[in-house]
Amino acid sequence: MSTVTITDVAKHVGVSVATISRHLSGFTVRNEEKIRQAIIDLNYRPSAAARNLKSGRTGIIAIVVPDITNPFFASIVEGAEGAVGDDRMILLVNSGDSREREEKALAQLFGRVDGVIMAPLTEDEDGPSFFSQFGLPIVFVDRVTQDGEKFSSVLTDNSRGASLATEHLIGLGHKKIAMISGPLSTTPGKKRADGFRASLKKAGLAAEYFVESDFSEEGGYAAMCSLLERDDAPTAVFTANNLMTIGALHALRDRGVQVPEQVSIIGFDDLDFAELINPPLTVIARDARLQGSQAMDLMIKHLTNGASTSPEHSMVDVQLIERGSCAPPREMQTIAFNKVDR
Amino acid sequence: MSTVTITDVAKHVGVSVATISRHLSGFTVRNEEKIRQAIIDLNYRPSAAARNLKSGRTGIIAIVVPDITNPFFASIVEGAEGAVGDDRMILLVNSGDSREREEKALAQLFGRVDGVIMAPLTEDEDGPSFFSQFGLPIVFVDRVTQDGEKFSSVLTDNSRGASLATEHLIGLGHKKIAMISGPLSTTPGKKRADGFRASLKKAGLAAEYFVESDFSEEGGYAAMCSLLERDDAPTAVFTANNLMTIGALHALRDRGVQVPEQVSIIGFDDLDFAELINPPLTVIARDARLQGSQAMDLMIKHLTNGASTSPEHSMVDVQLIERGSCAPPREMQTIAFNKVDR
DNA sequence: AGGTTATCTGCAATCGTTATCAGTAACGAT
DNA sequence: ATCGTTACTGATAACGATTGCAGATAACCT
Repeated sequence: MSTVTITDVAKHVGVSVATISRHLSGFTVRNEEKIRQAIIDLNYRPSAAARNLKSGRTGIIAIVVPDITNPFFASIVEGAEGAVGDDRMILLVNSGDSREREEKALAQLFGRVDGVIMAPLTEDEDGPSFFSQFGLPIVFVDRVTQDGEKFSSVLTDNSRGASLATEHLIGLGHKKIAMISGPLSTTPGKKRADGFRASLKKAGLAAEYFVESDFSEEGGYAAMCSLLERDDAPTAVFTANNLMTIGALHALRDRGVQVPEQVSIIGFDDLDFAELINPPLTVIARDARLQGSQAMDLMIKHLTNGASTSPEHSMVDVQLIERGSCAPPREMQTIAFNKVDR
Repeated sequence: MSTVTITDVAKHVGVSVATISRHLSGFTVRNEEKIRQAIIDLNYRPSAAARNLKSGRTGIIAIVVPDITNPFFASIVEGAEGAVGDDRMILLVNSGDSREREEKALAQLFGRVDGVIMAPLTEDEDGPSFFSQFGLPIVFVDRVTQDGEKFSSVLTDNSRGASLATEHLIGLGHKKIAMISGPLSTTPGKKRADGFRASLKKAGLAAEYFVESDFSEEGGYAAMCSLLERDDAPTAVFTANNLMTIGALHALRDRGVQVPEQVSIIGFDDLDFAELINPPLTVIARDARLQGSQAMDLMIKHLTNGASTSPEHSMVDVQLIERGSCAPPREMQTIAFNKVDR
C-alpha cells in the first residue's frame, strides 16, 4: 500500500520535493492548497525513518522498568505518559530482574530513542562509565547517582521510608520485627534494608528476622512462610515492596494467621485496593505518578535545552499511611485497648 | 560522543564500508578480528535509523491499550513482552478513552513500527477502511473484527462472560440485579451489557438497575453510590470491569454496606488480590497474559510470513471463579443456610 | 525604468546503511 | 597455460527526507 514518497507528491503537484518538504515544515509556499490536496489524495505519510536519519532524533523516549505488572511501575509509566506531550512517544521496556537484560536493552535502544528514563534494579558497579558509554540522555528513577555522573534523577528516600515503617512498628511496642527484604544487590533493596537495620539498632533491637527475597509475590509468600515456621515467630513484618506484601498477605491468610492480632504488617508502596483488604493495609507511600511525570519533565528539559544542561535531582516524599494492619503485639494489647476509649 | 559511523570503522581498519557491513550481517570476511577490535575501540554502534530507512523495517511492535494502570492491560503487555523475542521491542501507547487519540496514535506509529497490537475501546464505525488506511499489520485484542477486514484477533467472549456472571446471581435467587456497565460505545462495554440483558430476559427479569459508567474506579464508585441511593436498592451487582469493581467496593465500604449479606457483587476480570479482599471477590476471569502472548505470536507470524498470511482468530476462555462476595439475597438466606450444613 | 529587497523555487549534497555489480586473487582441474 | 570455481573485495547507487545555495520571480521603492 502506502509506499508513497515525497517524490510522488512532488510529481503529482508539479513542483520539486524541496517545496513539499518546506510545506511540511511549516514554511509558506505557493501551491499550499494543491499540495494539501495531493497529500490527502495520495495518502502520503512522511517516512519516520528518513527523518530520523537526517535529524538524528526519533521523538521517542524509552522507559525501562523491571516489571510493568507492578502497580508502582505502571503508575510511573502513567505519570510519564501524561507528561510526554504530543510530539513524542514512549517506548516501554521490561528489563526483568537482570543487569544483563538492562544492558542489552540499553544497547538496543541506542539510536532508536532520544532518551531513556530508567528505573534500574541494580546499582552501577562498573562506575560512571557504564551508562555513559551509550551516549544517551538518561533520567534515573529511584536510584542514587554517583559523583561524576551527569544524569538527572528522581529519587525517593528509600532508607527513610524503611525507617518510618520500622519505627512505626517499634512505636507500637514490637520487639520481634521481621523484614522481608528485596535483593540486596539492588539499590532500593539495599537502602530499605539499611533503613530497617538502622532503626532497629537505634532502638537497641537486633535484626534477627531478616529474610532476603526478590520483590515478587511468590518471593513474599515463601519468605512469610519461612518466618511463620520459626520457633519464635515475629509479631510484626515489614515487606519491602507491594508485590511481596501481597504475597505475604496470602501466606498469612493461608495459614490462618490473624492480622493484626497475631502479626502486624506494613508494606512499602501503596496499593489501589489497600483499603479494601481485610484489614486495611498500613503502608509507606509515595507518589509514583508524580515520580514518572517529574522524570519525563527532566528528560524533556534536557532534550530541549541540549546536552549542555546540568543534571538535576528531585526528591519525592515518602509518608506513612496508617490503616488497620498494624497493632501493638499480643502481650501489650490490653494496655493499648485501655488507652483508646473502647 | 558516539557519532561513529561505519565509514570510520572502515577507515580505521583500512577496508571498504561494504566489508564492515558484510561482517555485521554475519558473512565471513578477511579481517574479522581487526574489524571486531576496531568496532570495540571506536565504540561503534550501527545507526538504527539508517537501517530502518534501507530495510523498511524497524523491529518495533506497538501495543495500544486504553489504560496501562489497569492490571488487565498490564498483564496483556506482560504477556506480549514475554512472546516478543530478542530481535524486536515493544512500543507502548496509552490511548486513553478517545477514538481521536487512538487515531492519532496510529498515524504517529506509521513508519515507526512494523505492526500494532491493539486493544481498542471503540468499535470501528467507519467500516473496514479506517484501520486499513495505515497499511500497518494489526492484531486486535478483544475486538470483533468485521467481514472484509483482514486483521487477526484474539478474542474473549464478553457476552458469554457477562451471562455467566448474571446467571450466577440469578441462580442464587437474586431478582434485583444491577449492572455497572462500561460505555456502550465501546465493544467490550456493549457486549457485556448485551450478555447481562440477555440473561435477565431469559430469566424473565427486567433490566431495571442498569448504570452506564466509564470503566474507571471513580466511575464505578459513583455508579454504586447512585444505585444505593435508590428507594428500592438492588441486592446484587455485576461490575463490567476490574477498576469499576474496585470503585464499587470502595463505595460499599464507605456506606457501610455488608458484602455479601446486603449486596452481592461479581466483577468482570480477576484481580491479583481478589482473595485478600473482605470478602474474597467472586469474578469472571480470563487469562490476560495468554491473550497478550497469543496476540504477539499472531503478529510475529504475520510479519515473518509476509503480508500474504490470512488473518487468524483465537479465543480465550472466560470462567467463573467463586470466592465469597456473592450469596443469596437477604430474604432467602435462611433457606440457603438450611441447604448447606452449618 | 532601474534598482533593491523580499519571497519563493529547484538543484544537489547529505544523513548511515545495505544491495548490486563488477572485479581480483587463489586454487585445482583440464 | 587456460579455464572454471570459490571466496572475497570495493565502488556506487539506492532508501526518503531535509537544507544550503544560488537562481528566479514578484513586489516595492525612488
